[in-house]
Amino acid sequence: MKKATRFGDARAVRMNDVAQRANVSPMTVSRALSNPEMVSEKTRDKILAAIEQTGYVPNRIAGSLASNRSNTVGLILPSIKNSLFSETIQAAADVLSKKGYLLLIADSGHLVEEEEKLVEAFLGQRVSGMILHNTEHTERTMAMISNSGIPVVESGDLTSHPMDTSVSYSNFEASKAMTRYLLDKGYRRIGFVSLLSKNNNRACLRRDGYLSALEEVGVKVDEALMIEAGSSLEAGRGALTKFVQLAEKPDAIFFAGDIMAAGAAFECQKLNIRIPDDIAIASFDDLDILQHMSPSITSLQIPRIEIGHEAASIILSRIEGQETSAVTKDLGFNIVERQST
Amino acid sequence: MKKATRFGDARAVRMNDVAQRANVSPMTVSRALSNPEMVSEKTRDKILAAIEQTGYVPNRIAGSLASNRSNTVGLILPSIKNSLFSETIQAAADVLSKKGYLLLIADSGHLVEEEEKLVEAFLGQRVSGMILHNTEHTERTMAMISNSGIPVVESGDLTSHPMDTSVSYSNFEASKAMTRYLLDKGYRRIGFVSLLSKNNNRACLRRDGYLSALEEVGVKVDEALMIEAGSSLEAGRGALTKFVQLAEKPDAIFFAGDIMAAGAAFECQKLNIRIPDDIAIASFDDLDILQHMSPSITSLQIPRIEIGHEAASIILSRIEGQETSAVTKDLGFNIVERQST
DNA sequence: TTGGGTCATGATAGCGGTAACATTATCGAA
DNA sequence: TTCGATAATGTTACCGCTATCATGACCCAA
Repeated sequence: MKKATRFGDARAVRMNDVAQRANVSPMTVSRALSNPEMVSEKTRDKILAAIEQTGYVPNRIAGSLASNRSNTVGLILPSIKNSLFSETIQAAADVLSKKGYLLLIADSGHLVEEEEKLVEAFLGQRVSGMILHNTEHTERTMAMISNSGIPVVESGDLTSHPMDTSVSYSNFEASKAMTRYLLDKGYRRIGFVSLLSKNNNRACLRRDGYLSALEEVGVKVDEALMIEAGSSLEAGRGALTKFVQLAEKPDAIFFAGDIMAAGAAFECQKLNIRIPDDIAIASFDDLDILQHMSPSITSLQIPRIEIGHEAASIILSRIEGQETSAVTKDLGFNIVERQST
Repeated sequence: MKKATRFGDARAVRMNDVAQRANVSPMTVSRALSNPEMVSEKTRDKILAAIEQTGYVPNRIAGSLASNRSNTVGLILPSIKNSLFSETIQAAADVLSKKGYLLLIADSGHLVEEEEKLVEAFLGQRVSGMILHNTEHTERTMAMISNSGIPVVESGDLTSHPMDTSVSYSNFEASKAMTRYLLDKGYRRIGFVSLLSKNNNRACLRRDGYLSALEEVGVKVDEALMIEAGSSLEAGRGALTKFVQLAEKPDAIFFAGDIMAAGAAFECQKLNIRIPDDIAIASFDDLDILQHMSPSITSLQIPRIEIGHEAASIILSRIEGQETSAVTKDLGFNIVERQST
């Protein structure tokens, strides 16, 4: 009994109730809410008063079903936990909420199969659009999306075969540019610390960028200088430790992800290794802390906020039918040179 | 025309289409999906085959409307950008998605009026439950929630007057405990760097905890030792700078939020101030980097993952009607003593 | 044989809105 | 005065599912 009285029996106020109280038809209430200018001022006031009195909250579920439109947009990230994404999420949420859209968010754990399930769940919710922070998908994912006809923005990397629209920067080019920068500075034994490449296409692209730069300049690749590590401070320290134990130490290390560079820098402090004199350090993502450390750390600035902002804006204009052509938008990147190189 | 062919005309496959293809009634399809054990194996196979062939994706909007249940839960944060929350979000999302629920997320920007709008929007979506990372609300917010009858978990602080259920730790007690810890260590001039207290109840509670500890021990409060700062590395450096310029410098500083302590530590390195010999440093949130810095920094460990996990679990069990009584769950906190104090 | 239980499936009537069309009131121009 | 345009509102028929009750098939005990 307690249970029965607690939930679900709060018979919600319906549009009909509001209509009766205001002495109009439900349709007029509907119009007063979605197209106020179609309703006379007098009627509108009556209706608004009735809404106020009853505490009516429109049922968007019913509205969506009837109108075949929803006011939700889905966002799938490889990992929510990764704080790098939080600015992107916020930027997207801000843009969307300004237009009355809500953001559904989910986490694929870097697995395309999981992404497939989530895409299906989102389509089940009839989201008006989706943002996928990932450019690799299962066949079925792509089929479902193309079938649904909703606008989709892919992000995380510039892909040559976007399903629809792509908003990002090029991991390959960014990584290559940073490697080139180090080479141009005169470093020749450049260590490369990759993110775990399993299930992570972006990690591979960054590695390829590194290799490509070396090749262009004619520097021979030394396998001993390439290692993989998880994205944590701990892993960064570990990577540094490995490198300094080599017989032929690197003169620079490029950390291709996250906060590993910071971890390495901390370890250097501990081991009394001077940056950049003994070893130079460069990082991929421009985390806030990199510029505050002593020495500050050279890194690639990625337009994280712009990505969220642009992705959401494009989705919106596609939903509203303004923009119809799929585009690929390169938001670029920046090398921020600091004391560590 | 382009527009017309691009979106919205992809007449979706309906349950009816599947039913016809499988030679059963729509109701049987519905059952095959939600209560498979109620349908004979033979029929089920036919139906699943038909679903596969048609690429049917059930319309949850229609389902929710008909069943008066939704599979979404709403989460409102003061700020998504604040990476401290990302672990909480992920934990909640994980728990929910395991049970087929999707997470709607939004950002109030620390404003209760904005929260009110979001709560209304969520209720419009007929979310099955809500998690509010905040314990202060407008009258109308509380009215709407209590009216809706859905389970709500408040978080961010333990409140004595929860609307429903509350899952958190006590900001006051945590702050007080850390201050006590510093006092017990013998520090007497303890600086306090607060988060911006405007629109931020938690910031005030932390300050009160600090004051309460001082009072208990009989240490006189020095206004000059209390400052407010935004939550950034930059602000932390600024705070430190101010403190060391005082005629009577503090012997310890307690940073009541975020990454300010790290910023201060960086600044100390630069100014050659020794931690903890010249000045001790303690921090509120236990960010990863605090333990990796040299010296490592004493901080309060907050159960962020547990909060997300618990909040979502409670919502789920409330939805499913198992748990009906509102509870207040104190997840506690931990002082992690490190080199900086 | 027959009545009543069980299991699988079907028919019907909404859920609470909105699209599309119908209706009525109002008013100026012919 | 009368008609057609325009503005404001109402009527009807769904949107795509599920709750609920009804039906039919089948089996076994009496």
